[in-house]
Amino acid sequence: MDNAAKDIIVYLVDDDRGMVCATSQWLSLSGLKVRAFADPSALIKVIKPNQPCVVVSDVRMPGIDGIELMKLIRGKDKRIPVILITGHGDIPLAVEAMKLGAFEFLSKPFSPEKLLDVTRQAQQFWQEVSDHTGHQKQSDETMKAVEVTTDLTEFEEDDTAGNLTDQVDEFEKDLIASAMKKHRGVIPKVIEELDVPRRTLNAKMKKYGIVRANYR
Amino acid sequence: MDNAAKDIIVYLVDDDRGMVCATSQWLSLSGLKVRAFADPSALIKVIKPNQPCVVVSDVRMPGIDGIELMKLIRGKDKRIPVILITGHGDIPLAVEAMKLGAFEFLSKPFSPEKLLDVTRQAQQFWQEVSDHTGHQKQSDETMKAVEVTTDLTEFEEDDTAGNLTDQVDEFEKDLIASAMKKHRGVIPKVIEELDVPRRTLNAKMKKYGIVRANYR
DNA sequence: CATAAATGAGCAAGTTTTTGCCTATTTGAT
DNA sequence: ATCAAATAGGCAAAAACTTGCTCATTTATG
Repeated sequence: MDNAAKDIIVYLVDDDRGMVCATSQWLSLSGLKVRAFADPSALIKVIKPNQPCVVVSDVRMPGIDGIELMKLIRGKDKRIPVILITGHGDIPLAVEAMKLGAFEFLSKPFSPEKLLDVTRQAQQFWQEVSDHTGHQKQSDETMKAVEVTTDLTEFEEDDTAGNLTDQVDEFEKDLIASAMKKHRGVIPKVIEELDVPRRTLNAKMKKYGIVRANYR
Repeated sequence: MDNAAKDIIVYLVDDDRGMVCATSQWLSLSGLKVRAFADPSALIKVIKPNQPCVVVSDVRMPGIDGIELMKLIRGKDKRIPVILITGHGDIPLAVEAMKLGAFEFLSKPFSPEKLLDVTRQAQQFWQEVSDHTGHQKQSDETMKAVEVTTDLTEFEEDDTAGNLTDQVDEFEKDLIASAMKKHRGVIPKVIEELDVPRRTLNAKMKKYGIVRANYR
């Protein structure tokens, strides 16, 4: 909204090229300053205290998971809003993230508008912080102030989950995709984790259009 | 732990008889004072401000959903810890609940030990509150104080989800069970919501051991 | 360059699942 | 009591899924 808020840089983290590209483009085209990272550790090196920014990150990445990343970021500056994105329904993870003070926790698929909206709220957050005063150690309290902004109605609406089979398939797809991502597309590892015959995994990947190449 | 904490009553809410019985028994046997409700609205009438208690509730119930219930409870006394239990992977719901300040959000299946542990933490919470002082309007801040108590490691551990098929089946089962609960076991409604042929639903229910009688 | 590991698929027999058509009970409401 | 709606299953043909064998390429690795 304010010029100032819009200038707050958005750090995007996701080892999935496709995701990063699509997302960063969308946000950029919407006028936000975006900087993408495929490697979480790279981001950590860049972040500095007292330097307003917003982090948008996937929760599942080869090295660190979103929770770890969040802890590291909070180590730099507790006020940095972290928006996490998840592919599969890992409730405990979501709950944990919220406890640690994640700004928002989106599950795929979500509309780009939603992400943009949330990201802007996160930027806006810094505005309010600086309004109150420079920078005290108002850790979680400050975060709280903004969260209310998200309106609940949205959730009710797109609850139009759909057909049983579709939901189940979607779940299975995510499960596989998640394992693929976790193991950087190394099939044997995925097979081990999911405990499924190779031929079957092959079939399912084909069925769901999961291409190994995107996870290497 | 302390005698005082142990005496704080635990209100259990779940329209599922089986669930209520099992849970309340477990907690009772562990020495906690438990009072079960099948109807959320009944609980609301019982709760009074400045009267320490802990609420353990399912998120999906015919009339109200867990979120609504939580809002009502917070309307009575913001300090009451609310522990929500969910059957299926509704992340947005979990996130929303945490934002509203849920004390914990457990997803089935969870070990009874886990629930007991969390419930005790919730009771303990009141101890700390009263230590600090009577009752200011320390809304979420106070909650924050305790959450850290939950150790993260647990989540990593029992992440031993298992076999792909099992996970998927578990998901499908929850999906159906959830719909059954939502519609109080009225098959046509479930069929409509899940958009699945009756005969197929029949088959799946049999497969997963879902019995209509338990949802009426 | 040579060898082992990793991939992707075609085949096809063996299983499961899906579902429409029917019939027999139950339940609820009038 | 009576009629419609709701339930439960049996059957069985059709469709979908699973998965071990094999083979042809690609990729690492030393």
